[in-house]
Amino acid sequence: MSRAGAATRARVVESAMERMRRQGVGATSMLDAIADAGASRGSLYHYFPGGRAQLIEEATALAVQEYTDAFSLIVELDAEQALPLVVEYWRIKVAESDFEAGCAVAAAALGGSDIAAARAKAGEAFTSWIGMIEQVLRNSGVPADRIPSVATLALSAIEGAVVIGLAHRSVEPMEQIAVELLELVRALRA
Amino acid sequence: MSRAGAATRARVVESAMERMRRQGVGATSMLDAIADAGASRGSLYHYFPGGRAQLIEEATALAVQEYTDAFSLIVELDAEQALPLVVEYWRIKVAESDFEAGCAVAAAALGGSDIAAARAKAGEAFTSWIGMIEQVLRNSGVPADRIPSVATLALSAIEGAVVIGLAHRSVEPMEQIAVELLELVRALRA
DNA sequence: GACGAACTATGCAGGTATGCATAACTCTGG
DNA sequence: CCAGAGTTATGCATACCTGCATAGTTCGTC
Repeated sequence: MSRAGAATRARVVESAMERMRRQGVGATSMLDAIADAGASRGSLYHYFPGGRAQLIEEATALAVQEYTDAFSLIVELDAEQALPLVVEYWRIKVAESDFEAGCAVAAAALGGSDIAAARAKAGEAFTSWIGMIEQVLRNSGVPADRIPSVATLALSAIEGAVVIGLAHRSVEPMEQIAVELLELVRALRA
Repeated sequence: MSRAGAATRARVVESAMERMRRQGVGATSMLDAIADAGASRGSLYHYFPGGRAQLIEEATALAVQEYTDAFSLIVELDAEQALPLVVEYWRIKVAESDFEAGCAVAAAALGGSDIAAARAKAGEAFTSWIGMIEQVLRNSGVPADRIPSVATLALSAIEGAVVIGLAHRSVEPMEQIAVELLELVRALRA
C-alpha cells in the first residue's frame, strides 16, 4: 500500500461507513462499498483479509474517530457553548442526507451478533463520549453527584433524537432536546 | 386463513419482529422468519403477497402495537409512577435477551430507503408515544410550555439509553436516565 | 362423505453476496 | 531498464435470498 492504495482503501472504508448510516450494518455489503468507492473486487481481500467483519469494524472505527475529532474541542467549553455545537453538528449531518443517514456508531451498536467487535467499539465510544460530556458539566458547575447521570442522559437524548428525527424527517427533536438539556444544566448550576 | 393459518402467520410476523430487534432490518430475511416460526416457504407468498416489504411492515406494526399496549396505562399516571414502569419494561426486555435485542421500532426507523412504509409507521409511533408522555407530564403539573420539549427529551433519552445499554451490555444507562428525568419533572412541577 | 377453499410442502429461476484464486498492471528502487 | 512488491482486474465456487409456480394436504361446509 504505497500511495494510491491507501486512498482507495480509505475510500472503501468510508463508503462502508456511509452505507451503515443509511441502511444499517445488515444491509451493508462489501460489494456496495467498493461500488460506491469505485474500487474493484480484487481490492477487497487484499485490503481486508478479515473479510466483511473487518470492513465493518474499520468503518465503525472510522466513524468513532470522525465524531470524536469533531467533538474534541467541547471539553474546553461549558454546556452553554458545547450543546449547541453538538446538536448543530447532528442537525446538519442528518438534514444534508435528506434524513436518510444517522449515526454510524448507533448502527454498529444495533448490528447482529456477528460484528461483535464493532459493537464493542461502539460501546467504548459511548463511554468515551460520556466522559467528554462529564467534563463539560464540570466546566458548567453541575454538582458532582449528578454529573454521571446527566452526562448519560445527554448522550442518550442525542442518539435518540437522531433516530426519532430520521423517522420524522425533521430536526425538531434535536432542537427540542437541546433546549431542555440546556435548561436542565442551568437549573443545576451551583 | 380459517384457524391454524392465523396462528402460523402471526408466528412468522413475530419472528420477523424479533429478528429486527436483534439484527436490524437489513439482516432480517424472510427465510429466517419462517425458520424461527417453524413455517414452510410456501406460507410466505400465501400470507405476504407483498413480499419482504410487507413482512417488515407488519413486523413493525406488531412492535408498535405491542409497545403501545404495554404503555397504554401510563396516561392515567403521573411521572413519578409512569417513568419507573417504562424504564423497567425496557430494562427487562433488553436484559432478558442478554443484551442482544433492542427496540424493533428504532430498528425500523434506521432501516434503508426500501421499507419506507415501515419507517413511516415508526415515525407515527414516536409521535403517538410523545403524545402519551405529554399526558403524563400534564398529570404531573409540568408547565404547559415545557411539555412538548420535555416529552421529546424523555422519549429520545429512552430510545438512546436502549441503544447505549445494548452496546455496554448494561442496564445502567436506562436507570440513570430514569433518575434524571424524574428529577427534571420534580424540579418543573408547579 | 364429498366438495371447495385454505393451507402446507417443495422445486426452480434469477439475482446477489462472500471468499478465494489467478492474472495483469503500476509504481518504486536499484 | 528491470526486478519485485504493491495494487487492480476478473473469474469461479458456493451459498443464500427473493419471488413464483405447482402439487399435495387439511379443514370447514354443505
